[in-house]
Amino acid sequence: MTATGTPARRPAKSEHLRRHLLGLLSTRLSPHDRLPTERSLAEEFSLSRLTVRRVLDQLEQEGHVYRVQGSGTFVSEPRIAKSMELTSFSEDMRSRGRRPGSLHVTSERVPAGAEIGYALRISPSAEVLHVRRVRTADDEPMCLENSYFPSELIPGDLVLTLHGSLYAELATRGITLHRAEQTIRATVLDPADAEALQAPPFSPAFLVQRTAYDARGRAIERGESLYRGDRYFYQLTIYRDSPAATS
Amino acid sequence: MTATGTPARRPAKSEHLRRHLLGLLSTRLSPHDRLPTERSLAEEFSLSRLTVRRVLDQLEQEGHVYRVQGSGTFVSEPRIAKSMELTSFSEDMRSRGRRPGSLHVTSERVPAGAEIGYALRISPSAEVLHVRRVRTADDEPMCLENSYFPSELIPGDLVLTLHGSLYAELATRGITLHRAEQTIRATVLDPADAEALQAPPFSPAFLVQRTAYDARGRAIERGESLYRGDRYFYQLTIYRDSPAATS
DNA sequence: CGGTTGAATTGGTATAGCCCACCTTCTTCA
DNA sequence: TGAAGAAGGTGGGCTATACCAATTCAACCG
Repeated sequence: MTATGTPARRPAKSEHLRRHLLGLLSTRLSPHDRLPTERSLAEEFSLSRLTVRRVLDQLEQEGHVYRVQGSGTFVSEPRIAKSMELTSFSEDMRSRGRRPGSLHVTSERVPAGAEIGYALRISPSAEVLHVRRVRTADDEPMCLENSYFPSELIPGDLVLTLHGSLYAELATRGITLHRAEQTIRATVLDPADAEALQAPPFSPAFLVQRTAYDARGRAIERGESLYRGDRYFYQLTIYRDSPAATS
Repeated sequence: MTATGTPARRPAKSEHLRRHLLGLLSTRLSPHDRLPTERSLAEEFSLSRLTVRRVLDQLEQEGHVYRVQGSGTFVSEPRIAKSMELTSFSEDMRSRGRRPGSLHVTSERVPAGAEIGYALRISPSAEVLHVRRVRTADDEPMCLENSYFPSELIPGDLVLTLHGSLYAELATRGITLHRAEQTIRATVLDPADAEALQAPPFSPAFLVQRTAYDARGRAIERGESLYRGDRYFYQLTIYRDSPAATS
């Protein structure tokens, strides 16, 4: 369901039902309220029950509803803290009510080298675009970021727009990130990084190493971000694997 | 699909196909290999195409395969680092090849108080089970953990087994965790905590605050863990929300 | 009044078949 | 030789029907 690849899609009759239910969920219904039965929804919307079930399958997978056999379909408790998911720094900050920005932006095209090449699964001699930025929230330095992209993904004339979201730039080129692997370490700032972040030396910090992939598993970005521990904290929501997935 | 609530389930004819495909994925097939078409699988396994599609839907959702309309179904690139998902400390350590354990276990039943009561959505005067442990990996102190559970979830005669996994204990009572919200902060160890962890004072550390919920959204656990930053790092895989989920 | 039974209701699995949108490949024609 | 077009195969969406399994609840009986 809900293929993640192609951008534009079919009209899909079931979309009416989906929007109707999402409307109910956000306004009229409360957690643990019972939704109409599958059979009644099918009749009301002139759909087959199987189509109704596909819509409910997706809502269940997204965590909006849960189902109890023999009893009914119910509204889930809302997710309280939004997972940071694959949000970029920009989206992350905006969702916290802060204004994202960048300082000291530099970008250059360099050979990948061993580590970056390995992470991006390209030759160490292949060219990558290296972007270095100090990310700010409400003009306060928050994070020191080094990102590497396979060079051909980003044409050369666009490296000047890097004060905004690189992920948004990628999205306009049809590149959608699907998955990211992150390693997060607790550390303290060495004097050089402390100065770049205008923070006290040896104060707490996060070191986040990330590799991001598209839906086909191609590595798109390798990056390293150093966050000020006194200003930033990580918030995330973790979901269990579906039980069958372990077999 | 694949409801996450109940433990035992139906025999399900489609399970044969699922196991067959998972077998192919783990042995004979490589990333980006093409799977048999839906129609041929339906014939081979004497299933309807819709049933085949349900199985493939799930495999796609789990990230094992991806589909291209008009072309076929293909094997995804493998997930390299396993997300730590909802694994407990014990599972987390074992997956890293280390032997989990506990030191200085204490447990007592106390009133929840304002903060814990709020997090667990129960009355501040309701009784909770407070478990305090120093978690170890290969007998080295790794993490200082304080967990709180609604008292009625864990009968009194079992608090002595707390050297192992509390989540495993909960699972035997039919309580399955479905979702956890975590806040991770970078900090340094104060002298008292440093001594409990046998670590140098003011060395880097993670402070992880967690609330865990079951499939119905009931709060099951509130906990606070202080990890040694010199020995522990966070590894996680993040997946994008399905595109439709944002509407 | 309390426990048991059983029918009605609800979600879970499955079948067979239809048309559409998209991709690939082969054929045809300039 | 190369480009345009046609044909066939693939996944995507939908219908109509049937039976299974778990839950619920009212009727019944002790």
